[in-house]
This record gives sequence, structure tokens and C-alpha cells, in this order.
Amino acid sequence: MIRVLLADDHLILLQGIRAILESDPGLEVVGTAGNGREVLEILKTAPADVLLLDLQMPEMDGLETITHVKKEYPDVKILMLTTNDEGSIITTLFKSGATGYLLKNSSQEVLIQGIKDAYEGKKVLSPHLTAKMIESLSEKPKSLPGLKPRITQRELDVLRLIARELTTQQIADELFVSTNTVATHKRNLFVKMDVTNSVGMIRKAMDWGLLDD
Amino acid sequence: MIRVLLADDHLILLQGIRAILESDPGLEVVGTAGNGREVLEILKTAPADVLLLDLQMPEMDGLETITHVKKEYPDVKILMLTTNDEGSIITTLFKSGATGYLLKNSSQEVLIQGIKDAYEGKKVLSPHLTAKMIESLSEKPKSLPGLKPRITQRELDVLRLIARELTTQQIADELFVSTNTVATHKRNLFVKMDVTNSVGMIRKAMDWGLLDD
DNA sequence: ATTCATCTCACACTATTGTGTGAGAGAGTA
DNA sequence: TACTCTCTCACACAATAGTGTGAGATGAAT
Repeated sequence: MIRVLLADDHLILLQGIRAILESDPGLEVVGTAGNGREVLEILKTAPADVLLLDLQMPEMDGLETITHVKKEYPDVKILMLTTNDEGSIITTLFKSGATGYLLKNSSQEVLIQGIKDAYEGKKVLSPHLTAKMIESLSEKPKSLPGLKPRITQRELDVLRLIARELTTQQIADELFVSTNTVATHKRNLFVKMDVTNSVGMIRKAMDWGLLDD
Repeated sequence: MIRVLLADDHLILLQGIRAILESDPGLEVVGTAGNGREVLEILKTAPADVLLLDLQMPEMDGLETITHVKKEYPDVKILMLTTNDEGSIITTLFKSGATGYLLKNSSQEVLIQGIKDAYEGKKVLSPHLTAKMIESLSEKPKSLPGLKPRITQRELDVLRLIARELTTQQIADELFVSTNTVATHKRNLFVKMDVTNSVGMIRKAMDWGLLDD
């Protein structure tokens, strides 16, 4: 028996989905919520295995809700439910801990199967949305018009320490060089990466995957 | 006739794949390269539709090659080819402009079909890798141990302008408030987000998806 | 009606960053 | 050998960032 919690701010849709889910003997709807805050309230007394969550809700939206739920109930599987196919948000949702992503107009079968898959720990994402997601990733290069320059090892060292919020002095201590040297490396990085300060540098570094370690 | 360019630093594999591809009448191998630099050389004289690219190569690796090729030949479809299933790099590859991602031990059919799909502009990713990719996205939350605090609208305004490398003075001008006000917002953001400077703030903001607009 | 959150601003400092310029040492390469 | 790249450091200065403290105005919520 998989315990399911529904969250959506549209009552009609809430009831419709509930009806669909209850038609399956393996599923039990333990509650319904109209926003994220209610979800957290309900979870206190009614543990659920799978949370069907609308993306757009008042008070506390889907994204914020995911973070809270995952923090307090890490084992709950979260399936996002949405009408639109806004690809750009999908990656963010997964990063935050979502287990899957379904369209609201999914068929009854897809919906039920999705919940069961999620319950078993599988990632749920319709093929159509997979393509969307990849596109949203590859669309980004708007922010990388410039070619990634050659960054030397030492510059990379400095870059990563900057990313860790160290000051120039601290970086110098860490690398056993003078602050002047560190300053020079930063200066060179600014020119190479075509930015004006550390903030811009770290942004590009993240976009370029320089900090993924 | 789809023109294919192969790039891999292993000669044996290069020849093996070549043999497979040439068995299909719809494909033509226009060249083979041992590293990224060679790829760029070959493309100058032998235009290709699809580039089959190994991830690990000497001289100029796959990722760097993608960027260069996409810059000079935006229409070339790039299919990554790799043995390992290192999920974390997949997203970076797509961001850089890769069209798809195939395992080297893919069957002959998958390989050929993948090339044809890519040629038609479809995104190619084996279902197995889709799951990998999603996992790599959701694994990240290592970096978000803290709960995302409530950021006010005004703070978000300031945050985003900081991300655009504006100085406090410029932000103040942009928002028609005094620099003191901007400084206060920053101060409050630092405390809320538990960071010590703008660099750390922008990093978290990116992780939290605060800048995806 | 009072509390609370948000946004606003001031003033006075200190700390850090970023810039301009010049230069030497060592490794590797043409 | 001459050249290029990388890493190193100095010195001086201007520009920004960041901190500590206090406070008024507004609007929404209880």
C-alpha cells in the first residue's frame, strides 16, 4: 500500500486525481493540500511515501516545498505535477531533490505507474520531457558566447579558493606565495575570462564547470 | 548521405566504429581524428554533419573540442562517445552544445540510429544514461545543507545586479536608492545566506536557482 | 492596536579588492 | 639560442566592499 499525499491549489484537479488514484487498490491517498505549508502540516501526522506536488502554488510554491520536505522527510519521494512544459525549471527541481516530473494531462496509467516507479526509487520523467530538459541545458550557452580560455593549474587553484570565500591574504597563505602573486593570478584571470570582478569570475567558472570537484 | 567525422585516441576503436558505420549505405565517414586539434583541422577541408567524439583525448579533450567546434561550425551535431558512465559530466556536455551521449559498447544498431537521430536534430541519450544524469543532478544537494532562507523581492533585485558585476554604487543608481540601502540589503543577504562575501552569495544563489532568468 | 517584516537611509571606519607597471626565474619549445 | 608560457614578487594607489550601530516609514497581519 503506497501512501500518497496530493498538493495542488486547484480543488477540481485535486479531486480528479484523487479519484483516479483511489481506483487503484495499491494506492492510498492520505491527504490533500492546497499549498506547501499545508503539506508540511499534514506530513506531521500522516506519513506519506509519495508526494504529488504542483509546481505553482500560493503561499509556498513547489520548489520551496521540495526543499523543506526533503529536509524533514528525506525518504518521501516527490513527483512534480505540472501543466506547462517549462523545461528550464526541471533541472532545478531535480537538484532540489525531486524524484520525477509528470504532466498533469498524463493518462491515468502513466500517473499510477509513475507513482509506483517513484516509490521504488526510480527516476520518473516522460521521454518528451527528457528532450525538453536537455534542450534547456543546451540553450543556456547564451551565457557562454566567449570561448573558454586556457586556465593554468595555478590559476585554477586560486580560482577555487576564491570560490570558497577566502580573501587574497588567506589564499596566499594557503598556497605559500605572496599576496602579490595571488593578485596577479586574479588579474590575469579577469582578463582571460573577460570579467571585472570575482563575482563574475565565479559565475563563469560555474557555468564552465570549473568548480565541479 | 550523412557525413560523419570520428574522433578517438584509440586506433582500434576508431577502425571498429568506422567499419560499423560504413556498413550502412546512408553514412559516410569523412575522416578520423586522434584529438580535438585534428578534428578542427579536418573540418576545415572536410565538412561533416555529425561528429562522433570521444570524451577523453590528449591535446584537446572532448569538452574543449565541443566548444571550439560549436563556435566555428554551429550546425555540426556532436555525439559524445564514452565508455564510462560518469553522470556528472553529462550535464556539462549538454550545456556546451553536445547533441547526444552514447556508450562505446552500444550495439551497432543503437550507434547508427543515434547518428541518424542526431542528424535530424533529435537529442540522443540512452534511457540508462537519463537516469544517471538525473541522479547526478539530485546528488548535488551536498552543497545545500542549509535550508534556503526567505529572500525578499528587493534583496533579490540587489542579488541579481551583483551577479551582473555591478558595483554597489551602480546598483544604487539602478534601483534609485542610496548606496547605504544597497549595502544594508547585501549585509542582510550575507547573514541570511550564511556567507561572508558576494562571491559566496552568488555561488549559493546559482545553486538555489535564484538567477535562472 | 501592536507586532512584524520590509525597505529605507546615515555615518564612520576598516578591510579587501582591483589596477598599473615592471621584472626575474625556470621549463619547454621552435 | 631565442622565444613563449607560467609562476613568482614588488610597490603604490584608487576604488569598492564590508561592518557596526541606530533609526524612521509603511503596510500587512494578529
